[in-house]
Parts: sequence; structure tokens; C-alpha cells
Amino acid sequence: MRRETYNEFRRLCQEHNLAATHQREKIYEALVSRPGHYSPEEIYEQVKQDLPSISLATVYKNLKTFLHAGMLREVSPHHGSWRIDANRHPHHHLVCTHCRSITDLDFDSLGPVKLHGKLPSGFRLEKFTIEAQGICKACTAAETKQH
Amino acid sequence: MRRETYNEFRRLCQEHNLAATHQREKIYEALVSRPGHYSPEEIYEQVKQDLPSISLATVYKNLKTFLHAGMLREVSPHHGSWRIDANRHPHHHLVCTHCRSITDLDFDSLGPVKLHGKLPSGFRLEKFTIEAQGICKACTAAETKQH
DNA sequence: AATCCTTTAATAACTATTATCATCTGATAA
DNA sequence: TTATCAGATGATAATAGTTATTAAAGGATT
Repeated sequence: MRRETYNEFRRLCQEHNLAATHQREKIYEALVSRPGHYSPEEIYEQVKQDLPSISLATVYKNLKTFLHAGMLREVSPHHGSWRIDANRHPHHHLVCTHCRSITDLDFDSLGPVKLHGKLPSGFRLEKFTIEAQGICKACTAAETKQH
Repeated sequence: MRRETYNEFRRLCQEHNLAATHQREKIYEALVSRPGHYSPEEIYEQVKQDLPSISLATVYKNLKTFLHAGMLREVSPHHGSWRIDANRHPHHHLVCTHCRSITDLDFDSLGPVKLHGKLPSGFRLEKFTIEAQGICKACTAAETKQH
């Protein structure tokens, strides 16, 4: 691992009161040293090359730990369950990051995406999708009721 | 079901050579008659109120059938596996709808999202996310090689 | 009614994820 | 150094979500 990455990892662990273990180091490295956004399984495979005895559960657990500490983020708020869209008209989505509900937002509510320059060569664009992420009405209500 | 919806359902089935069965009718209705975007399990629960003996597998199978026929769409190309993002700088994503790979796109490559008017009342916006969906370089290459 | 093809329901199988728990590790104090 | 202890790990069981299998039911056509 590059010294810079290593120092950052140590710093982040210290900041969040996490032991900077060998396993965590390699998991972190597997994430930041490569360009894509990988699944736990892929990260596991990568780390296993250095630490053959690591457990998949350790990968999952530490990813959760890192996320919870704010060291990492989820790429998308809607993994985990398959959602179907029966609306054939162009539209956007409002996504509640709390209850994961998804509702439609009129196409005209948002301006078009403007591309500055070009996309990476070789990528064949089909469309831009915009999601408005936040907390829905119901969740906001439930929250304020609690306090 | 509203007559209009029913007719549309019949038409769509005919168009795609699908038997317009009772089960399919109710599944379709469960999707279009309500505002949100539901999971197979939720659709199953809804349909069960009319057809108590329907099987969850039937729901899955017909959702796939509808999708394949183009009668419906998936809300997101990346449900199914959890992806982690270690890039703490603001950025967008390029998503390949074929191999499901996700790579970063510079924040400055795209202009800001413009909101015309207001979002539905009660929704507390955290951020807009933009995804560029399409076919990545590797998949395009693999495709052309085949033909 | 007999035949054929499609669809369905039940359920087994599989994959992704989470929980459990015994063991191990590293830090600190004795 | 050893004893202690909290936290981390690895093995694996448990669960949730999804897909595959298969026997039976339904519907159209002969």
C-alpha cells in the first residue's frame, strides 16, 4: 500500500476509535487502490490474496463498521430489493434514504443534465438518471413525533 | 381495476403474445394502481388479497416476463449487490447496465441539477445524484467481437 | 374427449447477508 | 513477563431474497 494511503487509513481509524488491524488495512486498501466500486464478495477475493485465512464475515462486518463511521459510503440506497417501475413516461425518482421508499417526480421538475466535455472514451451513454435523495414525509413525521 | 387500465393490460399482453391470465392481471394492477415502486414481496402481499392462493414464484416469474417484454422497467440497475464507495470527493457514477460495473465520473463533467418549482411537500432533500447509464468500454468491445 | 402448450403453485435449491459464538489478539496493568 | 480484558476475527449457522424444478391445472384446438 502507498505510504499516503496507509497514513490516511491510520488517521481514519484513530479518529473513529477503531483498531487498525491488518484485516482492516487490507480491506481499506482493496477499496481505495482500485478504480471501481466493488461488492463485498469481490473485496473478499481481493483481500484473500494477501490474507488467505480472512473470513467473508469479517469483510462484511468491517464494511459496516467503516460505513457507520463515515469512512465509506454506499454507492446506492437501493440495493437489497428489486423494485419495479410501471410508469412508462419519462420521470425522475424521489428516494427516501430512511425507509427506502421510491416515488415518482415529474420529468419537468428538473432541468436537463448538462454534459461538460466528453464522457470517458468507449462508454456508450444510454441515459442520465437523476434521483432526489432525502427523507420522505412519513419518515420526517415519524422522526419529529419521537422527540 | 379501472377499465382503462384493464384494456391497456389486455393490449400489452396481446402485443407481446402473453396469455392475459387472472394472476397477471392482478400483478399488473398492483403495480400501476398505486403510486410507489414496490418489491416483489410487497406486490405478492397486495395480489394475495384478491388471489389468496397465488405463489410468490408466480409474481417473480411474471415480473421477469413483463420486464423482458418491455412492459415494465427496473427502478435501478444496481440492486442485488451492495457496492461500496471509498471516494470521499463529490463525484458522479458511470453505470454499465450490462456488466453492472460502476466507475467514477468527475463532478465537473456534469452541470448542476436545476429544480423547477418545488419538490412534493414534506420531502426533505439531501442531495441529487446523477448516474450516467450505458454500456462500458469492455462490454462494447466484447459485443462487437461476437458479431 | 384427446392432445398440446402455457401457466401456475408448491417447494427445493441457491445466493447474499447477518447473527452467533468460541477463539484469538493486542493493549494495559500488575 | 504474565494476567486481564475489550474488541476483533474466523467458522459456521441462520435468514432473506431470488431462481429453478416439477407436477398439476387451464385453455385452446382438433
